[in-house]
Amino acid sequence: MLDLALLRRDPQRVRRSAERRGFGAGFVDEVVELDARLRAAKTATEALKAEKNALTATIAKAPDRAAEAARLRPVIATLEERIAIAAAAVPPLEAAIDALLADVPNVLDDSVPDGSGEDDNVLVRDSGPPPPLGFEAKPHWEIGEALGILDFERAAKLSGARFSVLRGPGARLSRALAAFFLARAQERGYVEIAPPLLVTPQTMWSTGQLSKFADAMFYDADAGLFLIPTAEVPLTALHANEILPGEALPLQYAAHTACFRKEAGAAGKDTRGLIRQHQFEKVELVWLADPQKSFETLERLTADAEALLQELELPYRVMLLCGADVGFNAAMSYDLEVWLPGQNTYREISSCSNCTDFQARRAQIRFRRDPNAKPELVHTLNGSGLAIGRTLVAVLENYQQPDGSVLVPAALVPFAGFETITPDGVAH
RNA sequence: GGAGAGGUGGCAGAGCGGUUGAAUGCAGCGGUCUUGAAAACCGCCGGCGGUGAUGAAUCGUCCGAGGGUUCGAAUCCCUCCCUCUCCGCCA
Repeated sequence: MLDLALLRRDPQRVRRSAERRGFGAGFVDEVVELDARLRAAKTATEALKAEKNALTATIAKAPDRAAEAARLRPVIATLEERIAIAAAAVPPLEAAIDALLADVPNVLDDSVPDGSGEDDNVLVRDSGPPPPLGFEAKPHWEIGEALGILDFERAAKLSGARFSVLRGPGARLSRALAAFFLARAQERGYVEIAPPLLVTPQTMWSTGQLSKFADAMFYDADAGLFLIPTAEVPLTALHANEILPGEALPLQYAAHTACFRKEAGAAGKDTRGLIRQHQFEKVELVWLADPQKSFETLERLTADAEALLQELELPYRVMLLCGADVGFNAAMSYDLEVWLPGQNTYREISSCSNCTDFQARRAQIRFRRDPNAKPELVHTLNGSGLAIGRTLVAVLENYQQPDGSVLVPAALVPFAGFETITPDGVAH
């Protein structure tokens, strides 16, 4: 949620950000106007209420309360009618402002480059040109099915399209990735959390998933609970409605969870393989940071995710997202893209974002810089460290051998407990 | 799912329907004292919003949430949520 005060103070900045996102800026003038009317209505209402409260107090102080009450009742009744009329103007104005603001994305940071789509994202750095395999690269689904460690047919039998079954060494490798990611996260100061995977609409709202993305999520109307599309939701909202002591910051959380997405708008896209599933696993990294340090924190978070790719020796690049590509909640984002030789392309494996105070305002996550200071909103950041399914894809495609076997990255061996999957699908 | 108890400020814990935004204690902050610290003593010490200069001041609002009764509700009534205890069920 945008800061109304910012909108009042610097509408030009909000307008420019919206335009750079390709989001209409018409809401700015509308909100500013509604806000002025809202404050006028509130001031009027509150003046009348103050009048009424003063009369009530005189009753309380009168020697004969009953007599005084009887005397003032008609006056108060008149006031009450005027209060009701004045107050009636407030909720519609609030609702109108909320409705306008609910779908407005965060204000972009000035350092975000202009652009109209992912082709305008800016390459920040990469791990060098991907080393050639020296033979015809196969896509991961062919590798995995040949080894008997990926089974999409049986997954479809069980659950329909966009599900997968991992078997034997495939399942073990996936579990090893999770353990590896969590171990590194812990070494870098993240506290591991095992959160609920089902959360309330309120929680979804607080981290910006509602109401814009409602149709992309699994929801049980009966229970009134959403399946999380990412652990960003419970991790970020963990301290909702809290005022943290200043020395508690920064807070770093990591969670390995399943994530659930309908991918409603993705029909026909990435229909093969593990890239786009209704259910996938991910280790998510979240920071609650001092607002003055959130942009350096974004560099740190990105480096933490990047280090995982380096250690796995997977070719990757870091992209700074352009204005049109930055997500709803974020002010600035880096995408980590891993090289997939089977598809001859880079694919997103982590998106690291500084959401500034946008989620914190919705979730009311605050802190006191000093014990007597006014509460301030924290800044929230999130990124995958990393997406497990997509990392498995990258390992299969980058570590495939001419004979159909797959090597396990050295860093992963201690977690997997094996070094290779031979062409017969056996782990050694 | 059934029965009972309870939800008040950072914590603990009071609160006859009427200057109660809320006693008291602890914690925190500022100060006195001290070479320093502790102790003692004094003062301050909730959130949100409006007016105002992001100051002083002032007003409104909030005692789990939402309604209701009343001139007036933390205090009475209704609904919901949550927590705890016991029983049942269960991975």
